Amino acid sequence: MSESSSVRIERLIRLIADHYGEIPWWPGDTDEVMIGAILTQQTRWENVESALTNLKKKGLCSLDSIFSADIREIEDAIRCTGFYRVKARRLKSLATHVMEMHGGTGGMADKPTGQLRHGLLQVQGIGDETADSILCYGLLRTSFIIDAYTERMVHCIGVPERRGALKSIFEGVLHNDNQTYRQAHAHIVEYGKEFCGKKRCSECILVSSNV
DNA sequence: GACCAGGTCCTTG
DNA sequence: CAAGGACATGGT
Repeated sequence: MSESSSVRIERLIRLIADHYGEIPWWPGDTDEVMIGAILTQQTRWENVESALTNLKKKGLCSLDSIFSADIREIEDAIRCTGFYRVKARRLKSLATHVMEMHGGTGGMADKPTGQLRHGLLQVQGIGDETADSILCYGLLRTSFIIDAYTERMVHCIGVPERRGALKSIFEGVLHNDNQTYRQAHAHIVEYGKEFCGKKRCSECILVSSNV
């Protein structure tokens, strides 16, 4: 990675942090965040919220209840998030992984972040972004999340690196602290929703501020 | 009706 | 490795 990429990303982070200030992002207990991390794949958050409400009504908003639930029940509750059959399967796989490898969510608390991440990536349907979302927002670890908005945004200011390299750059630039990571990702998504659609990238404070 | 949303997996070139 | 399709509902 070139040094100018780091420097420019550092400026980008500061700019949107100043722009948005402190914002709440992804509340919920560990199980709810883990479930939400799968449900939000390629899906608007509002739809995820209604699915989480549906799951709660059925008593299915925990990994151990999902572990033993009928998959049809899960599908019914999460249909509004789209891809509901694959996602129900993914939730089952995650629940099985957590139960069998850690004996439940609580068993993850004392294990190192790298080990947890490696384990999560073995689960069918959990890739880098979902794993990091679970680690950062569910388990309060310092593992930075790179999503589509992050990639578009940095490309927009002329930083060419792909997701894998970007994770290293962001983690090198940010203060290594869970709260910092949570806020930085929150800012990026907020900014991305506002300015970085697939087609448009105008009215962009990044460009106009010469980042 | 077309297009897209806080991805991931599988198959091809 | 990069690129393209599948997975699916709901909102603009």
